[in-house]
Amino acid sequence: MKEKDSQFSNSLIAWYLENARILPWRSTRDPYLVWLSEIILQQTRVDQGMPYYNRFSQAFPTVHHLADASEETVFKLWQGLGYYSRARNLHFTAKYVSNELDGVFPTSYSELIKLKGVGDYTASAIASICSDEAQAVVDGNVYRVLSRVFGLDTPIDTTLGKRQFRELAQQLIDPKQPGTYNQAIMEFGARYCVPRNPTCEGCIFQSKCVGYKLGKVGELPVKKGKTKVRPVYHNYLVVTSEDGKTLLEKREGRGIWQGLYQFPMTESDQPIGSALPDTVLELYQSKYGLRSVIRYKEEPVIHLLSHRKIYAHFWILQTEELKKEGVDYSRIEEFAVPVLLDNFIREFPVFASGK
DNA sequence: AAAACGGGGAT
DNA sequence: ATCCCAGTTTT
Repeated sequence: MKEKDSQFSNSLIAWYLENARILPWRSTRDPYLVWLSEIILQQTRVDQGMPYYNRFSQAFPTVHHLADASEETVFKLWQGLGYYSRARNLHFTAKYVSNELDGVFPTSYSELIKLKGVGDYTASAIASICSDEAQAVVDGNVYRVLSRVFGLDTPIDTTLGKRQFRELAQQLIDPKQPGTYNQAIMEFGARYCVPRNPTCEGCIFQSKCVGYKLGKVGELPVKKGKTKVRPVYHNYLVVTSEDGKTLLEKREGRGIWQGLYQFPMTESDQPIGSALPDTVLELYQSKYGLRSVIRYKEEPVIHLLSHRKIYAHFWILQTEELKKEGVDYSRIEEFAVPVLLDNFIREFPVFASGK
């Protein structure tokens, strides 16, 4: 297998031409739209990303439309998709291409890799699809297919593993149709060579697949690390007022949900107990005139992230008036918020009836 | 090299 | 409960 294995790519492409889904970003070679789809699909399933792609491509048909939008608008459209740094980098890069590159979106790997939010995978995908550049993509699907078919068991979350898989993929790519090859291997991984219980009976690679031959399909690809989930306790101060307003603040600094809005809150690795600290109560009393404080529910809302287990309590602080500092109940939905808060906002009667 | 970064679907 | 997803950036 040192020279070339065009049989692998030929089989893959033949399978793809018969089994490819019709997806909106597959009917264009506009690098802007392909880039948009690739950013949305990073660590995101096609079914989950599809509605977002449709919304974004309709709201921003060109890179100029996206560049001219406010960051608030971009974040609001991105709400619910997660990994919000993607939205910030998306907007940054749109402005860069619009202003510095005269709106001409790059299509070469070497230019694409310089863009914020574009790494090896995304640069390879766009370059291969939009300008037939033979750069092999390596995503989760590619790791799975190659590790099984070729029996490559180097852990994929190591520097060595990444290099070996990238080299193997690069040696397998069809230089005549790199975009089709790249999409074919990803589609095959997503639809056929799935993570758990793949139907190896009838697979086009069954006779060749080393993983199948060794009965190790279920153990491939090999991963080394395991992300540990840390508990964290959130206490949100949901201020209501007699003039129908609440308080929202923007999450600054680095960390989860950077750039999104939230109710004022405390965050700790320990629960705070059954009452808010006196200092907090005194602050709101002196600033807004505190009428009453109640905890919304006894049991915390548990919100799971890939690396956090959030225990959230909501405290309702009734005040006299918030005036200009406050946000009208009816306008809360204009702000991009984490799903945890969106769920609360939609079920909290005071806000729900405000619409 | 390892950790941070979301949310949802599948088993 | 566990794993994983058309990964990238920061530490």
